Formats: sequence, structure tokens, C-alpha cells
Amino acid sequence: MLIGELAKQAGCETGTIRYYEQEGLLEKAGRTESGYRRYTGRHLGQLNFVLHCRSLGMTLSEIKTLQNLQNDAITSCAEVSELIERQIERIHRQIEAMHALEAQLTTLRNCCRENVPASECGILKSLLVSSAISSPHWTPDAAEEVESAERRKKGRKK
Amino acid sequence: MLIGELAKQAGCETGTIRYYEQEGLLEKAGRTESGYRRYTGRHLGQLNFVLHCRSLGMTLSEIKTLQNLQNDAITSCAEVSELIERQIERIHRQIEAMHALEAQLTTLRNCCRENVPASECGILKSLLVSSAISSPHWTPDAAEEVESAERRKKGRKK
DNA sequence: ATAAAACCTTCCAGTTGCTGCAAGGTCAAC
DNA sequence: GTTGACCTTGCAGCAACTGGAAGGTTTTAT
Repeated sequence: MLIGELAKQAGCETGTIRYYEQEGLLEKAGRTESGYRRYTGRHLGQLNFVLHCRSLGMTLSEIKTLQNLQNDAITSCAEVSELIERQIERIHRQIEAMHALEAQLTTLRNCCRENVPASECGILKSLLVSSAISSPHWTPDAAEEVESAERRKKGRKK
Repeated sequence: MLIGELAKQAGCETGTIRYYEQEGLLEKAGRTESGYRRYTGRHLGQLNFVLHCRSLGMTLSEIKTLQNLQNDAITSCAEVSELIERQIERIHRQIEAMHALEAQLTTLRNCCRENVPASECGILKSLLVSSAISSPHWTPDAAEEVESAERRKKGRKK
């Protein structure tokens, strides 16, 4: 089959397939007389493996590692397990971070419901306040002071 | 203050600040005689706003939109709300996807505990099987057929 | 027979949000 | 006077593609 057919069967773009081949995640395809790539079921299997691993959030280099482990009968299973374990931990951390995010955003949303001008918007105000809080060193007044001090010290105005 | 001081106060890298300035998320800084950027408290406020929004998962272009809404007293608050609402929905979808992922990975992990060769690894086997399942059109036998057919006739589809 | 369409090829640029480097200028201290 | 810590610009690179240009090949419609 040609690249378009393979892409259709696997459910991805032809560009992705060429990219994977280039990155060494798929065996080089044979060519027709006119130079078109010709694929076999073996390639479809490889491609689906890569796409499936991608959908599990693995990076291409992790997938390459897995492929190498597959081809290496000597390696013990432990390395594979470890890779998966790292994925799980990573996902776990991401989920937690996202929950925190969701909570913050929900709070933010509740700051503003009415149809007031943006200048009065509780959300924007809240965002500004949070910004200020997250930098405890700064107040408008202190800023003025720093500015003046700088001007005084340099002894020039710009 | 100079860029290093601003970076320290805001808790980011100097490169990030220059990048934000370049992208129009921070007002252009003044310059000293020797060409160093000079910042004011106003810049720190802007920078913290951007960093805070980034930490909420907003893209730079969304943040730019927010800034424009801030400066535009005529705009109604509804647009701001809408933006936040989109964030929440996005996060929600991401969390759900991640939960599904976590479940899949956990299942995968449980396929293999023993110290067997990778060639016998339940995880790898499982990944291969899932790949095959996710492409219902393909079986090794069918692949052989396609191959032969191609050799016989060099046939084209569609 | 010819033209359009639907494939395919390679190469290169762009995406996002930075980070790091090279090569150089500036400034305060020892 | 020379370290060393700053700062400057500009460019390359990351991940994992996606899209486009410019062109070649094959099939199909007129």
C-alpha cells in the first residue's frame, strides 16, 4: 500500500508517517519504480504501536526505547515496567496540578457575573491583585521610590 | 531596576522578560545611557500579571487579549468571563483524558511484574495487541494478502 | 488526446514558549 | 588592570508535528 492508504488505515497524516520514518520509528519503506513509498502490514503494525504509545503520552524517544527493548531478547522486563511507572507518576502529577488549576479558575469565574465594563471586571481585578500578591516586594509607592532613587543616583533625566 | 533585578523580583529568567517584551506583552523598557533596559514598578506589575496568567495555563495570545480588554473600558466583562470559561472547559477535558490515560497505564503496569525477558513482557505484548485492535482492518494474514496482491497486480485503490 | 484530479516526492518554514549559546559591551571591585 | 558579574543582540534548538512550494506520476473525465 502507498502512504495515503497507510495513513487512512492507521488514522494519521501522511506527514506524520514520513516524520516517523525520518526519526527512525518506522522501518524504511520500499519504493515503487517511480519512487513512491510502499508499505506492508508490518509497517502498519509498527505505526499503530507508535500511535498507541503516543496516545498514552509517551515521547518519541521513550517509544524508541521500548522498540529497542522489544528487539532485545536479553533485556529484562524491569526496564519496561520502569518506563511505564514513570509515565504513571508523570500523569499523576499533571492531574493534581490540573485540579488545582481548575479550582483557581472556578474561583476566578465566580468573581464576575454581571455585565459591567471590563475596567470593573472582578476577574481582571482579581488577576491583578493575585499578581501583586505574588510579588510581595512591590507596591506602587515603593516603585516610585525606586524610580526616584535611580534618577537621583544617576544624576540625569532621560 | 535592571533586567536581572526584575527577573529576581518576579521569579523568572531574563530571557523570558526579553521574550515577552518582544512579543508585546510588556511595555518597552527605557534604556540607560549604555543601552541597558531600565524597568519600573509598572513593568513588574505587568510581568506578574503575565506570569500569573501563564501559571493558569493561558497562552500568550490569550493573555494579550486580556490586556487589551483591560485597556478598553468600553468592552463588557462578558468577554473576560468567556475566556475564563473556555479555560475551565479545556482543563476539564484534559483532566478527563488524563484519568483515562492513568487507568490504561495502570492496567498496563499490572500486565508485568516478574523478571522475564522483554520478549516475554506482558506490557509489550499488551501494547502490540492494543495496536492491532486499534486498527481493525489489519491482520497478519490480510497483510500477506495485500502484499501478494500488490506484487501480482501492483493494484491501486480509490 | 488532453486536461484535471488525486496521488506522490523533497525540502523548508512555522508553530509555542521559551532556553542556551556566542560574541561582545559595561561597570564596580580588588 | 583585570577579574567577575552584569548587560546587549542575534541565532539555534527543543517536541512533534503541520503546511506550503514546486514538482513528478498516475488515474479518470471530457
